[in-house]
Amino acid sequence: MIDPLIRKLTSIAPLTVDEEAALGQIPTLVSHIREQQDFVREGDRPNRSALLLDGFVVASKITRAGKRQITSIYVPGDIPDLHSLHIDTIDMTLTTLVPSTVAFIPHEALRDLCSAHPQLCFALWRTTLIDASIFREWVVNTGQRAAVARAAHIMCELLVRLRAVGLADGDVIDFPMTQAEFGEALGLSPVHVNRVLQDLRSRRLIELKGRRLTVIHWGGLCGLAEFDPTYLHLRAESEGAAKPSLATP
Amino acid sequence: MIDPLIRKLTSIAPLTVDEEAALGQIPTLVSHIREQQDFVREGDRPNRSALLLDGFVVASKITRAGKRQITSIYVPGDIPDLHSLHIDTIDMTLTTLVPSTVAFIPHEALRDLCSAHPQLCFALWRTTLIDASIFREWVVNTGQRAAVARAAHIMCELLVRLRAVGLADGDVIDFPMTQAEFGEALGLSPVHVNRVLQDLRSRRLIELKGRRLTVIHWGGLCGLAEFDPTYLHLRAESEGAAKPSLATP
DNA sequence: CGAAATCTTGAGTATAATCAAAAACGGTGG
DNA sequence: CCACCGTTTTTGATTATACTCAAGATTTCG
Repeated sequence: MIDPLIRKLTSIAPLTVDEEAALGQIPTLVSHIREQQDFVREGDRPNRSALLLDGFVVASKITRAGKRQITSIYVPGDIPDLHSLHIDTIDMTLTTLVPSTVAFIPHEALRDLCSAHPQLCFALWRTTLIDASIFREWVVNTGQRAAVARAAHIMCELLVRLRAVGLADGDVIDFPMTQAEFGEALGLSPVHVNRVLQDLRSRRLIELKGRRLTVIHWGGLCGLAEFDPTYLHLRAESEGAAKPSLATP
Repeated sequence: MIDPLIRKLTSIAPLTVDEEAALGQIPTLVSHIREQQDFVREGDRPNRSALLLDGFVVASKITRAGKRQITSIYVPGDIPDLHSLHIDTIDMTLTTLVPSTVAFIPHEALRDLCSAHPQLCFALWRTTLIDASIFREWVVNTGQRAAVARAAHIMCELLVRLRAVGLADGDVIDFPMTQAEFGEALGLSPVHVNRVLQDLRSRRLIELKGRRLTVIHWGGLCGLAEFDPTYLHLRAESEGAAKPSLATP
C-alpha cells in the first residue's frame, strides 16, 4: 500500500525491518483523484496528509493578477502536505496534473509513528528538509538562470527524482505538464516555453512528444542547466542510479 | 543567551516553563563574526547549527556564471542551518551582512533536546517548515511579480519578521543590504534595483536611507506587493503586532 | 468526424539587463 | 575640519530577453 513511501524514504536513508513494518501498519484512506483536481486548498486545516501513490501533483499559489505559480512538482512517494502536520493553515493549493492515487494518512497516525520510532520521525523531518532544499534551488533557478537553462534544470531534476523511486524508463520519463503548465512552474509565458522547447530540441538535448520526455544527451542537458543533484540529497546509490556523471558538455 | 530563540519559538507557538528551562540548558559556543564573512559553506558537513543572536545573515548559492542568488535572509532568533541536523551536506553558503553574533549549538545537544522534549522537537521541525514556506513564497515572488512588487514584498516580509522578534522600531527597521545585495535577493540587476527603489520612494510608500528602512504607507506597500503574511505562520498575537491590517491601497 | 485543447508561428512591445560614467556618501587620516 | 579614498548610489543610452496579442496548425479525445 505505502510501498512508494518506503521506496522514497529508502532512497534518502536506510530503514530497519522494524521501521518498515511500522510504516506498513499505518492506516490510510486510498483515494483516486481525477486530473486537474484541487484536493487541498489554501486556507484548509486538514487533520491528515496526502501520500502520493501514483500520478503527479503540483503545489501552486495564485497571484492577485490571476497568474498561477507552480512552486513544486510531486512524484509518487512524496507527501506534498506533510508540513500540515505541524503548521495548521495550508498556504498553497495541491492539484493533480493527471489522474492520481493518493493515500490519506491521519496526522494522529503520524504522531504515533514519531513517538514510537524517533528515527522514522527524523526521516520524515528529513523529507520536509529536502523539499525546502528543492525550493531553494527553484529560487536560484527562477532568479538567476535564463529561460532555456531554467527549463532544462527542471527536466534534470524530474528525471533524477523519478529515477530515485524507480519511475524512469532509462532516459525516458512521463512529463505530465502541458507547455502552459510548465510555464507556470518556470515563471515563463506559454509562448516563450514553446520557443525554449524548440531550442532544446534543436540542440538535440531532448525529445518531448505528448507527455513523454526523452533525454538524448544527459551531459549536455546538465551542463546547460548547471544541474548538480546534491540539493536532492539522495543516497549515493540512488543518485548513482541517476546517471553516470554530470560531465559538462 | 538563547533569548532570541525563545522569542522566536514563542512567536510561533507557546512554550511551557519546562521547555524554556530546557532551552536555557543548551550548551553553546558564542562567536562574533565580522561582516561579509562566509561562516558556513557549500559542501560543509557540520556537527553544529548556528543560532543567530544579533545581526543579519543571508543564505546564497553561486551559479557557474558567477552570479549569486540570495535565497533567504535570516534575522536574530533564526537557525539558518538547522537542516544540517538531518541533512549531512550543506548545499548553500551562509554569509553575514553586518557584524553578527552567532551561538553554535552542537547537533548532539539538539538531538538530546528532541528526545527529552517531543514538543520542542516539533517546534524546531516547525521552524524548518516555516522556512520552507518562505522559500515557496520567494518562488512566487521571483516567478510572477514585477520588479517593484517583488522588492516591496521582501520589505513587507522583513518588517513583519523583525517585528515578531521585537526588532522593529515602529515602522522603522534595519535594512542591512546594499542595493547590489538586494538585487541578488530579488534576481534583479543593481541598476534596476535602484530604479525600483526610486519608484517606491516616489509613490511615498517607503523611505530608505543608509541602512534604515521606514515604511511610510504600510497598506499601500502591502497592496502593491500583494503581501499576505499567512505564509509566515506567526501566532495571531505576533502577527497582530505586525500591523493593523493589509488593506488594499 | 468534429470540437476543444494544445502547440506553433509571427509581429510588435515592455521590462529589465548591460555598459559606462558621474555624483554622493562614509569613513580615515592629516 | 577637511581632503582623500573606496564604495555605493544615481543617471543616461543601448540592447536583449521575454511578454502580449493574434491567428493558424496540429493533436487529442469523445
